[in-house]
Amino acid sequence: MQSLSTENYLKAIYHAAQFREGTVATTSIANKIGAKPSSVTDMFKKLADHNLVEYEKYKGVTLTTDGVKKALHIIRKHRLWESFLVSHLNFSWDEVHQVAEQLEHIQSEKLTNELDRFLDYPTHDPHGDPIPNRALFMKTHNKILLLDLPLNKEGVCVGVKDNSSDFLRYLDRRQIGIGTPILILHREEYDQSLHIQAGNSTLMITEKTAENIYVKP
Amino acid sequence: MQSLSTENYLKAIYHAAQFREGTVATTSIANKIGAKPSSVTDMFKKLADHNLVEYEKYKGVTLTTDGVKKALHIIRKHRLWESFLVSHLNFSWDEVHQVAEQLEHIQSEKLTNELDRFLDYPTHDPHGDPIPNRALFMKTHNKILLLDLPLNKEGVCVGVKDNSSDFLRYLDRRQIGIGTPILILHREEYDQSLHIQAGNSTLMITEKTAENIYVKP
DNA sequence: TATAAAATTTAGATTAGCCTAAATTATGTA
DNA sequence: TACATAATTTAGGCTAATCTAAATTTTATA
Ligand SMILES: [Mn+2]
Ligand SMILES: [Mn+2]
Ligand SMILES: [Mn+2]
Ligand SMILES: [Mn+2]
Repeated sequence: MQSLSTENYLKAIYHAAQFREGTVATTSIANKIGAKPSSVTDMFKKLADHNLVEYEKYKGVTLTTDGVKKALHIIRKHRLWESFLVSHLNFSWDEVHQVAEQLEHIQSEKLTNELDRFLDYPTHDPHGDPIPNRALFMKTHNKILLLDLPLNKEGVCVGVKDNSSDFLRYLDRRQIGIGTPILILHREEYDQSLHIQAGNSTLMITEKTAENIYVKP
Repeated sequence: MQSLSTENYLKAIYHAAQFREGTVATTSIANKIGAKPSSVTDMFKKLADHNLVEYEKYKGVTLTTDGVKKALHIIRKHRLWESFLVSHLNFSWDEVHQVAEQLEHIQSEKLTNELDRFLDYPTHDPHGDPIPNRALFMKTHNKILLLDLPLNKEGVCVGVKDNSSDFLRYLDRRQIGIGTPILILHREEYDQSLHIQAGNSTLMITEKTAENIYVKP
């Protein structure tokens, strides 16, 4: 039991569970997957039959230990492939996701582990997200939102919350990327905009942008 | 219209068409794909609807220009991936096929072409089969079966007819691979076995083996 | 807390890709 | 050339994954 669809559901449930405590709701998965809630209900039952989630009618699901393992395994593959595409195939960070969505379903332990070795066991993908290692363990940065960075305290960009191409390309234009040092120079009370120093240039960003960038203080 | 199943049929039809002139028969595809003839008939109709094959009831199919293009594109991806697995991920030539069967279905022009560049535009895969270039053109070696190599005329192994793991591993044990120089020292009339020199060692092979190795004189 | 709104599930249908069994067509051989 | 055999197609079904519409349950709020 590990169809493409099943794997996508497990991953979606895993990611949804990161956002909030408790169970994952039918509609939240329906939105992520792009399916109708009734289809999600069907799949929840199927996953429960295979002991990948615990499901209680009208109450949503939580991943079982097995479910988490499978999800992390897909995420491992997804992020390793994203890393490969950027480091060796000239992809930019806003192009990799769509292809990794396909590559993450390739089934071959040897392929996954050799790719990991070939990339020299990367710990983070091009978006700053942690890559589970072979034992499915990942260490996360203790990152905060740029919005919450104290004034005049330097941080380094270590990730993004919004992974959309639009946002990533916007950051490219502003010359902000993983590793860029950022300092908040001034907070504008009137419209919550921020004057920041990013790398060598100073620029203004909106609150919305600031709450989609992760920094390590 | 380019499901995984469709792509596998196109590839199977393409390969079957190499073997003999004329149309490709229902049962030959059924055997290759591992499906029942009735399922193949269904798919033939579907492919014909999409102008990928010409189909006449009870007469089999031939690929259209579009069908050939799609088939060659899958084959290009298959062989590029096989090359990558061997050259960078420590796969041996008997391990790559199964994984390439999955990877060949990944849809991304950029991925395919960047992989091609990364591998420095290889012309042949690990089994000696030609890799279609970006324009889907491939140049084939003018190879012959080892069986047909004249006595005491040196040839170089450039491919295999049988791609099974068993045969490939057998060749590994005999230290015969792509590039190995081979010379026929003696043909045994009694049982058609051959004494050959392969690389530095002399050894005996059966007729069956000799008709599954391609050499360039 | 009653009730309206939102969320979720159920019922019933559809599609792709496969199957078995039966019918049909083509082929090889006496 | 007749007819047995092989190849192929048709008919009817199945499953996974989806959908819409209707029913049910939960939740939010007046
Ligand atoms: Mn991604
Ligand atoms: Mn990522
Ligand atoms: Mn292959
Ligand atoms: Mn090959």
